[in-house]
Amino acid sequence: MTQISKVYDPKTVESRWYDNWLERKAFAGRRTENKDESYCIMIPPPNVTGMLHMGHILDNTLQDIFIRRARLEGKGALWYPGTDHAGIATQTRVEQNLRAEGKSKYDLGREAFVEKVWEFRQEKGGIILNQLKQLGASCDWDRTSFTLDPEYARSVLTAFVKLYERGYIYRGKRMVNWCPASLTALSDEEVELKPQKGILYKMRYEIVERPGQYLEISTTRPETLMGDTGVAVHPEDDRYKDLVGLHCWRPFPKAKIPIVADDYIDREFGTGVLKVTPAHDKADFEIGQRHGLPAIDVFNPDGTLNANAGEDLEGIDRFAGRKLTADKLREMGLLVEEEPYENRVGFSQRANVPVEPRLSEQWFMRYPKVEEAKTAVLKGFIKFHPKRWENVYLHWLNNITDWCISRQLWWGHRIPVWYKKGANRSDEANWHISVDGPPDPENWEQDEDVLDTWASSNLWPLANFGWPDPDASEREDLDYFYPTRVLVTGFDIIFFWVARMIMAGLELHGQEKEALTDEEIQQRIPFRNVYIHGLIRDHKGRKMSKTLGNSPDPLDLIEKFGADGLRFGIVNIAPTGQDILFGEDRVQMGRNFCNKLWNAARFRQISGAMADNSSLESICARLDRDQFDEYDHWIISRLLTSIQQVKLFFDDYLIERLPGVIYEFFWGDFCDWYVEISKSKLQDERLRGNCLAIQDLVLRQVLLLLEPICPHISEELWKDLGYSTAPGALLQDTENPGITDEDELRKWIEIESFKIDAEAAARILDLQTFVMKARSLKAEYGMANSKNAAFFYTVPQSHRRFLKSHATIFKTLAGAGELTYTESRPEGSPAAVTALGTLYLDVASSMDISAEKSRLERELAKLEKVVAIGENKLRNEKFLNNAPANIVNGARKQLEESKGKKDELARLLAELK
RNA sequence: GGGCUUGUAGCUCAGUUGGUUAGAGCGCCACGUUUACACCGUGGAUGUCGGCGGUUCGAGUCCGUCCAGGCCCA
Repeated sequence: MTQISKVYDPKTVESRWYDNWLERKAFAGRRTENKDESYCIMIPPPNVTGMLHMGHILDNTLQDIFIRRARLEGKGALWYPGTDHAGIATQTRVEQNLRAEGKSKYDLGREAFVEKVWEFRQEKGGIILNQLKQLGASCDWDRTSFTLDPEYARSVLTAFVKLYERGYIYRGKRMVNWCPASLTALSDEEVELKPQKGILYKMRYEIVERPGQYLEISTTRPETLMGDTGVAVHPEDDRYKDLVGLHCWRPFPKAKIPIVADDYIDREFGTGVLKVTPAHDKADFEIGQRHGLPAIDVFNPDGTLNANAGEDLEGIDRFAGRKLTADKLREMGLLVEEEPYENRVGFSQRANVPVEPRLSEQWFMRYPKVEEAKTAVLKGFIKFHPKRWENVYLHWLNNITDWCISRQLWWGHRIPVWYKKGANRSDEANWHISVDGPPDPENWEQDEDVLDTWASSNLWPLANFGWPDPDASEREDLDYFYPTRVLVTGFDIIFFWVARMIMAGLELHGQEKEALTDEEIQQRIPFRNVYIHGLIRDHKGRKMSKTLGNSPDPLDLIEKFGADGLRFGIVNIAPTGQDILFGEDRVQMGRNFCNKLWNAARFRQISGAMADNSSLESICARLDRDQFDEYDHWIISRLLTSIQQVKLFFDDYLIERLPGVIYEFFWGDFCDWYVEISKSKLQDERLRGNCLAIQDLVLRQVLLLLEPICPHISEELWKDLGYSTAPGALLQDTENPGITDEDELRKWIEIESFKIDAEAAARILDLQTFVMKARSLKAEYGMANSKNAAFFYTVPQSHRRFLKSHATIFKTLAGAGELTYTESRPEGSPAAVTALGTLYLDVASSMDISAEKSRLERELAKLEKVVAIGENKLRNEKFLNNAPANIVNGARKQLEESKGKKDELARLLAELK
């Protein structure tokens, strides 16, 4: 046991304990006998080259809270860490570095470039995991995994092959979202629609068969007109009915294109005529398919116009091309009108440039087990917290479209498909698809593309446990820990990851099966709970971003306030699934709380010799139940309530409520009242032992409740106050924590006929009010800090003994020298009316009568209102007949009390007149 | 357009199934170094609970509607 220092210094405490935990492998996943006790969390793998930001702090603090609580509860806890290779993000960063050297990836070639990325990963990879250690994250680091580890990669390729063989993966020429900056296809989920201000151009195309007659067409994208292969109108549009089947002239490159009729056309939009550019718009592509219109691609992959656009436009960027084509139309007299127009344009989420719909041959996945994925949530096998996110999940599944899984990148899992050299790649007959490749590789060439990152991270819970062929020890872990208990993540990746993991688990865990029973669904799902938290914004509600510079570096915050303070602060403001407005004052509050805890522990040490604290049993054995007074009953009763509240909040996944409960109990009840009361109790040899035992008990339980949130300081004080069960044992080794249920603790306290008196709380509240009124009187009369103010009281016989027996404590709490019973008001004394009776302050005849009058009048006015409300209520027969008895009785009691106080105030006022 | 969500003190937010005089932290004002803690203590001020209507004996809480924000999906 060491002396607790005067100042709480998070830095030394935190670094010391983290190393200690690591040395003892305190975070190693462990299995218990009973699978029901398994509690596994898979970390949402951060980008391998990423840096810790506030979002990670929140996400990982929450996970750490769950897993540490599970450890304390004796569950089979495992928090599985790792990182994601993050295809586009990582590759882009390395390309940027190369560009700084004046090189491109093509200069290096694929192999050398990938080598370079690995080097980069070697250098930067894992920084983020080390940063998590500073937060105190209790991951089982020995298991740290990476999505491009050879074994993991094998799982990914195996999944591809299996899904292909089962008919879920196919190759097709389709419209995809093309990112001209990253030069790759994207999935629909990676495209973000943003409102954009642009121009709606109205132009006219001459009708071939009717020279001099024109069709007016509205478009926001004139730069694609060179790829127009038709013009479409609604079949029932009387304006154009007679034109269907004719042709019009595409202005340049000049060509005859047919006028077709299609239901898709919106007659109300613009002129009701659509130029059809099958190569550059999803809807146009479908119209083109229906009418046999060719697709002419006028763009290069990087978004510049190509030769199909015509010599004068070739090589020009698409946005410059827009202006130039409009100019050309204007010169030709074909541009009718330009008006400002706002529409929604798809942007590449990663590169933040408008995506280009583009026809290309890609690998797609038809999602497996969609129905089962819905069932899993609808039947409650997987629960979202808060529940409302289930709607978002289900809505997405109900509108699901096939997933483009190939990416034109080099960094990632290369698609395990080989094509016969020189043969037609679109013909399945020329494919070889396997994990290990063809036996005669010289005759084949492998697909150049890699898989979408999410098509590998969706296997995270499976691949990390060795799927599809776990070795013996992995097998045991898979059997025990899968399905994992809870997934903690932000709502922004419900589609990207959560839903896809669920479907992957349902399809791939276990034998291939067409439809699944409920029981099979429950075995195959990757997790049973999804805890969704909000995104962190700055105090003005703006997204945190590098450009705004409003994103604090979490490591600076840890440096300044300590990891525990940061954790406490951030959890405290993490309302369920709402956005979180972050300000530094939140962290300050957490730090302050830690300091308060530190000093309360220090006070305990100073107050008296430490006795045997090594178990709940030994502390409770020191309770002197005969000496229990109201305060003791009250504080233990409050402790039991708080333990129960914490338990319920864990059960309901209301993690953000935990700091509040602990704060309120520990600071508001224990420090502000019980510790203050102790100051007088400790003087009394008879009460001293019991009082210290109660302090020891409360501190112990508070440390246990708090440890998941603030592990470092809890561990430190646990040791300093001697709670370790054996020399050097950690807090988490406690065999009898007494926090999982109030009864678990109660049974150690309530022995034989002794019971904790919950009613004591009400009497303590009255006494607290009495004390506060006394302090208030002192403050009003400028005696706030006098330690020996003299008080008199007039109370009914029924309360006289109660007050008398608490006089000593009253003096301590209120800073009073005397508390004397009196039959009538001492001359010139200001008064306060309480539920227990009337209190007078002796101000040595210096009472300011008019101030006193107005003070009492204010009080009186308040009470008159209360009394009026109460009287009306109790006069109302409907209330008396309909309201439950306890409410009616409560109202009666309150009215009686208020009336008494009111009368007393009136009397006091009359005396002043 | 569909869906979700928010509106309570200057700020950020609690407020359980409707039931005593609506709370906390921060900030503000006053006082203060007393057996831990100034990262502290004591006291104080501040609210048409977004508006309107309804249900009810009773509404911050339930319902309708309107206003103002935010998010997701078309």
